[in-house]
Amino acid sequence: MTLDSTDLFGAVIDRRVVPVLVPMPAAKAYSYVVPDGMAVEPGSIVQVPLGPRLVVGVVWDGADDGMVDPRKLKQIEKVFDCPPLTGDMRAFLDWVAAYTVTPPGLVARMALRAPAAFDPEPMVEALRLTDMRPERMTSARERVIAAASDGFSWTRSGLAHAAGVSSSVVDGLTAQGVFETVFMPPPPVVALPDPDFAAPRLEGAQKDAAADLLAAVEERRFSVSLIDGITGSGKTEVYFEAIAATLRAGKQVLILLPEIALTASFLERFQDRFGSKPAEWHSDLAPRTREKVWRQVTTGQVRVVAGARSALFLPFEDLGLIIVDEEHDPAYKQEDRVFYNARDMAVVRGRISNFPVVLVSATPSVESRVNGEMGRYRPIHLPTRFGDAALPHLGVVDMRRHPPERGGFLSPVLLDQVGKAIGRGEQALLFLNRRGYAPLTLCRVCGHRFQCPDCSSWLVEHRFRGQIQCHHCGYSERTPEACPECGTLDHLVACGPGVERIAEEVERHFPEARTIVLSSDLMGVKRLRLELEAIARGEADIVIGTQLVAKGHNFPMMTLVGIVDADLGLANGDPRAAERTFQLLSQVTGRAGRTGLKSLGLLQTYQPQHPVMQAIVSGDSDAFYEREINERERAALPPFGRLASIIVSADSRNDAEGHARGLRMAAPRVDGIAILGPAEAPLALIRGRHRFRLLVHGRRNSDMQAFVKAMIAGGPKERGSISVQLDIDPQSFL
DNA sequence: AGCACGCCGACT
DNA sequence: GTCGGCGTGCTC
Repeated sequence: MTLDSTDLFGAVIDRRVVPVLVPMPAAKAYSYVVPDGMAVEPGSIVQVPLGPRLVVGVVWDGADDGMVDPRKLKQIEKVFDCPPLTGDMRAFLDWVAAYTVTPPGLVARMALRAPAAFDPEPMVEALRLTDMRPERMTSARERVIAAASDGFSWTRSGLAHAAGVSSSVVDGLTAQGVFETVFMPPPPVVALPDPDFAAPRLEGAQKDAAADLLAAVEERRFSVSLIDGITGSGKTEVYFEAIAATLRAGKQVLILLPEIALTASFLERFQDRFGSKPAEWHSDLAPRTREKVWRQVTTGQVRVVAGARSALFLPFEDLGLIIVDEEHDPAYKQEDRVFYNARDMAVVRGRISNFPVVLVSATPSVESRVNGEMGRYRPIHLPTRFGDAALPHLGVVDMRRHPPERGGFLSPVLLDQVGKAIGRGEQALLFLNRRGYAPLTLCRVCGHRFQCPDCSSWLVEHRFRGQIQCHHCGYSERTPEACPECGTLDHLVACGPGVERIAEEVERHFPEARTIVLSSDLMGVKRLRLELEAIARGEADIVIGTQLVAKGHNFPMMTLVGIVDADLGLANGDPRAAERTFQLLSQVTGRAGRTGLKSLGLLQTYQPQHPVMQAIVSGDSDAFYEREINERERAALPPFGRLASIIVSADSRNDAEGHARGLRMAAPRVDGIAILGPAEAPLALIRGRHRFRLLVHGRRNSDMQAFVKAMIAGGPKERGSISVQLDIDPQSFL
């Protein structure tokens, strides 16, 4: 808008005022004055003064509402030389903000997560051969000149490397005028992918699925396809064809992967098909690389990004396809600051920009499955494995009939199969989704249980490190020798298994075997990649791992997978517990049987009749899904209702339950409230108090939105120790 | 979200 | 007497 104002000489001048989203939890955009001679438009990325500092903001849509005292208005400091956020991108950010009940500035900030990328990358210094030649020629100098004779410009170190000399040789030649310094645009972070580099010949079901998918993708408008295919059925090859088609049409592609830091093998497969790697985007990127990728995505130099959920907020120049691989994976949910599920927001982004979205999973989420059945998503089935990849034979071990020996956790049945597998020179994987040695430690004399002083959950013993740790808030201390309650020495007893304890049991039974424990707390991402490669080369016999062994790495010699405790995670109150267990166990057992060798998966369970076990063992999941869908529909859970979670911070569980009852009274249209233990509260929210999570579900969007907004507005003050944070699970928004 | 201001405990 | 904990409040 234009404001009338008066200058020093009493003349009326125009001040142009625009809304600017600043990275702050304000309900709406702030107003800033555009200085004379500055050109801004909606989407422009700008630097503005905010309180005592300068921040990055985005000029937003609409006119300024003139509600702020004109004397308070400050000027935009500068406009970055960078493509403005497109109208689609702004509409997307607005939508996410409204849907997740998050201040728009915080959502916009996710699109600007690249410290210094907003100005163009500086040109790089390069050397180009001139007509001058050195007075004295040496063989090193000849090699340098020969290498540089291709007519192109070279970087100093690149040229030295290419000629096999040290850079001082190049410097000497430069000093004599043989090279002149020129500036060239910075090199791309990745080479351009070639859609025709190694197009595979697809057969049978894969060919049909690819044709089906291409029909949807080549319409070049919004649709959601759900590729549902068992492990090893060739889902990746199929969606690579959709990527190729999109690249040929000149559009950019985004591939979302859960935990991309662990998926080196995916990048290689992509390179084999397209001749170059996609640009990566995840939290472990080096800041310089991050800036380059951000910049080159906005300018369109990067054509394909493979990224974690945050990549969804990259401001692509011209995005034309999103693939969400392993769409059921809980890692797509962000549970701090802005609460969102990247899978669902990907669908929204496709709808807003009118391009196709492809969801992929061997074990689709119940939501996606229902959306497929209702015709909102287009189901594409890949029912069979191809090549020599036989399915593993899967079975349960009924732990009531085959109990482990005293103090152990592995049944004789499983131990026998481990012995046989390593006896044949093959590998065995034992999966237990529990880090550390034991989940609970107590004193045999007085019954004292080690509990976290900050958040009330049990402290987990980590024997390799000699520590007891809280897995929820990060608290840790050295494992004491004496009971802190009664002072008795050496009477602490570990209850229940963790991977470290399983490793101990394995080593007792197979002292000769090479055993390795893979657990996220024992190694960083880099170290883990190396270990995974070593295992794939056959440098271990028995691998004992937590959840991270489930993610996209293939071990050709792995012919036995043992699930140490298939029941773990079934009884924690989460309405998605069974679904999650089914998905996780399918993924882990899918690690076996990718070779031509006969392979076996065994699930140790006390509930062999449980629908999850039945679905896994039979390989027929339809009955399981049907049951879950009916249950969800009855309880008004997604996708039939809406699910929000509220973190209640209270001094005791009793208080939390009291608050829950209070909330229920306050929200008559909410269908159900479940209280989950401290383990269910997201890590980021725990700050030294007892925290519980309430899962609240209701049938109608508007009811839940109203409820959640009221909770935020009512906030901690009026409700004593309740603090509200939410996590809204999307349902249908199509 | 940052960052400043402001009011009570252990230290040079 | 100051340094520093984090509770409260503000940013166009």
